[in-house]
Amino acid sequence: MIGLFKSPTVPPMPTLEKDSATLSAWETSTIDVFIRAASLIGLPRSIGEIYGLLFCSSQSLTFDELVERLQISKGSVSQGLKVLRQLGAVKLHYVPGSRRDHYEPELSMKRLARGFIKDQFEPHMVSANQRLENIETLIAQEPNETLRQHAASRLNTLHSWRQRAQKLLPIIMAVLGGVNFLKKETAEETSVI
Amino acid sequence: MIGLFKSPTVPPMPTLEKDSATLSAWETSTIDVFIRAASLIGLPRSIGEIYGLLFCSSQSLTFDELVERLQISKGSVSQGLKVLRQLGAVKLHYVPGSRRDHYEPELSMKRLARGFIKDQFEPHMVSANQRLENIETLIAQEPNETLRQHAASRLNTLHSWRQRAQKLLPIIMAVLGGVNFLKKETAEETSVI
DNA sequence: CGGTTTGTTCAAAAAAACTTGAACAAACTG
DNA sequence: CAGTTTGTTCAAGTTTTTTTGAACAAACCG
Repeated sequence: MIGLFKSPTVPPMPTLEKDSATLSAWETSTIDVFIRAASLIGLPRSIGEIYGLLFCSSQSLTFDELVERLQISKGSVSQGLKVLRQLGAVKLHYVPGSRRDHYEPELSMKRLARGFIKDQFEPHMVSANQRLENIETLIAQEPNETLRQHAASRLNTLHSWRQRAQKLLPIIMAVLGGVNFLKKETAEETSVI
Repeated sequence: MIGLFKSPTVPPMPTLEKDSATLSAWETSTIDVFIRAASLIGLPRSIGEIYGLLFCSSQSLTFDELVERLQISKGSVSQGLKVLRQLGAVKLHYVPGSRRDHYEPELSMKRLARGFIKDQFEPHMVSANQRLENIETLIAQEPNETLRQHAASRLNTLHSWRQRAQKLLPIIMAVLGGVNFLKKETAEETSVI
């Protein structure tokens, strides 16, 4: 939770210096939107900036261009792109004449969401399951009948919560994919929206 | 994103000291689950601990009991309870003989989710809308026809994303409420699951 | 009232997360 | 090859978030 105990964070705009290719007004504001979105889902500012600039750009951008236009370190760009690749939020775009990597943003909300869920939620779901099983064995060892019953009841609640969270994921994917979610899926896998 | 650039965080168990009423094994493990869940949704560890202990307990607990059993500072408990109240994740439970506040956990997943969404997501949704409108005016000022068109197209994508995210919320609530989501709602508002 | 109990606030300390930049590796190039 | 270009890694520095605890406020109590 960002700024839970402080005044509203999301700090000043990317310091648009006068040198190098600077960002236009709409780009700056759009990147700001992505900085906030990133922080909302727990990703660092730099990742929001990188994805944001790619999102604004009409061409794919190289590593250097990201460093220069955003004025952030190579280290941050390298790390940021690594995470974005892992999430499937950016794609490498091969450019014949060039030895550099060219990046472009994934623009399908469904695929963005799928990447995020796969990478950030599903692992937790799996390990949560193991943890609940472990709790079950601990509860079994409780000698006091009444306490054990209460604990078992709570564990049931946890199981039910996990189960629902699980059920939610495919539904979310369906809605984000623009599927009516009762009707048959249309040819939308390639759609950009 | 917790520990995105570091080794897996979620630090050692609440230091269960030998003094005061200590936590049982299943309580410790259950609290650990909540610590992780909290961190997953961006809440500090202490909040996970507090809610977790309340969740485990069969009676409502007082401020002092939380401080003592969790071995964390009064400040943390005070702040944590404040946030949990705001989220609707804990309720005050009036106890006749006692001057102290007694807390019990909200156990309905639906209400927990509703509180979280209302408090953490909806404000962002609203401000995002304003930001997009602002971007629209910035784009209108772009003199170059081609650039303006491209920018407008991106803005459209953003609008469509926001719209879908919006649509998602009621669906999530429906699923979490245990509603079939096509059939009529049953008397589940008071259910604990 | 003066003392006690109960809980909040907030500045400072501690911990965690993020960024930087210099050293490094890998792959090309002439 | 020796030199360049391109990008990664990681320890150290910076910033942000979280926790602590002492001072404070409010309500009660005798």
